[in-house]
Amino acid sequence: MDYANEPHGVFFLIDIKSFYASVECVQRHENPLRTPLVVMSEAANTNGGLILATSPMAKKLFHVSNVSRVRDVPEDNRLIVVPPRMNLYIEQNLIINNIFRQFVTDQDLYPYSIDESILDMTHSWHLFGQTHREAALAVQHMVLQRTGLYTSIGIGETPVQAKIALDVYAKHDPDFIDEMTYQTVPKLIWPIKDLTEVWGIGRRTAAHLNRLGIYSMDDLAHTDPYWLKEEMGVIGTQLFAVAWGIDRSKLSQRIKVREPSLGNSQVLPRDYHRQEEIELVLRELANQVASRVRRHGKQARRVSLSIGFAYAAEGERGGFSHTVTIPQTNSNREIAETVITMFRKYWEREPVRNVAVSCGQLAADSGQQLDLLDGGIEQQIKRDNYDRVTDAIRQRFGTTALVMASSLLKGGTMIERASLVGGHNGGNSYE
DNA sequence: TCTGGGGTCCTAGGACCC
DNA sequence: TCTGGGGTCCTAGGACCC
Repeated sequence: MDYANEPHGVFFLIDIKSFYASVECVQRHENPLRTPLVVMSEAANTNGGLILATSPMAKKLFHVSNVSRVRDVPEDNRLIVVPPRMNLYIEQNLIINNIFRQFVTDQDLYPYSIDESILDMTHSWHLFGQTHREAALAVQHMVLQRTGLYTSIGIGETPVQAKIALDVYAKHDPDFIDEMTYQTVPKLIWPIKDLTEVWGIGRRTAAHLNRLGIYSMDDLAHTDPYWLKEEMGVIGTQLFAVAWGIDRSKLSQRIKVREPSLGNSQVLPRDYHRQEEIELVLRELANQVASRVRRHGKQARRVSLSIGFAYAAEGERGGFSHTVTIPQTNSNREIAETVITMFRKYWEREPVRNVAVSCGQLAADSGQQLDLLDGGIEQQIKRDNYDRVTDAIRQRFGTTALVMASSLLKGGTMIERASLVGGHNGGNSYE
């Protein structure tokens, strides 16, 4: 493989170790690496509790892993169990990214998730040390000094090398740093046997690769890429590139999303059978999504509904999803009615456990599209103002300040979920 | 994993047009 | 008409990520 024409940069992929759990440790003036703590969400539909984050010591002493259930958490008063405070984590994320701005310009900083960022250090690493590792230590040091949080850093000549260095190797390094180059790809990527450890390969894709006789990254790297493309489409080509540490995508282009969307979903606390109950939740979800669309200053042209059924027998349909295009809007009523119409069209009385509503084709809010046939202009303006006022009140005083009367009916989940951020407790004092 | 939630991307196949 | 074939657009569903 000739790497001469491939991009050669210096990328740092940085994640905060056990982010939520570590933040909670620091808040309690405890060291994140030495304190056994888990963050557990107790939303109504998590059947008693879902573990969102586990500190390294909790993993080591009590063998608790992320996304395990409350039944797997041992009764032991050395283990600290706390509810999530999502708003606090978002705040910390902003602080940490501001620290990263001491090391790269804005254009070279790519926040990737709530606890991971990519830094293109190609042009700046030499300002912070003689080696890449020294520069990484400098970043870690500053984050630790200012926030009390520990970071892991994967370094690579491409983002995908940095990502694999982080995911597979950094946690085993005494400094939580690992570096990969094109040269060390055969030593670091090819021995990987559990394909799901590799970014982009999940359970299903790993099984697919196994069916093709590929059981390691070594196998993958030495497969005919054209055959792989025939078997798996462009994913096959991409995976072959990953096996060689190649990543030609420009991060600056990657952040341009082709089709941004806004949506909310939830697993219901039990199976819902009655149409009124299901539709009540759908209206709440639709209003929640519409509100977010307005807050973004957008209007939606497409509305999608996904319904997941209670577990069905093998071979039966597990749910459905449909999308419609409508005249652009961000009104609660129009989006909710669209959702309900779709639901009635496709639902055949199956028990429902999973519901999702999302809005796509978001365009700038150009003001109202008045429809003379729809109840008169005055009434529409009134409705629009009502939506805006309720948004403003909710933003200032919390979502529970105003709740549709229907949410008080059996089946409504909005009140319970009102204080959640990302489905978890936001931790605001007024809620 | 008998159910967390919010996202993006890819693809097969149908609809439609010429 | 018991009618060809290619191109484009759209959508449902699947897969993955954190």
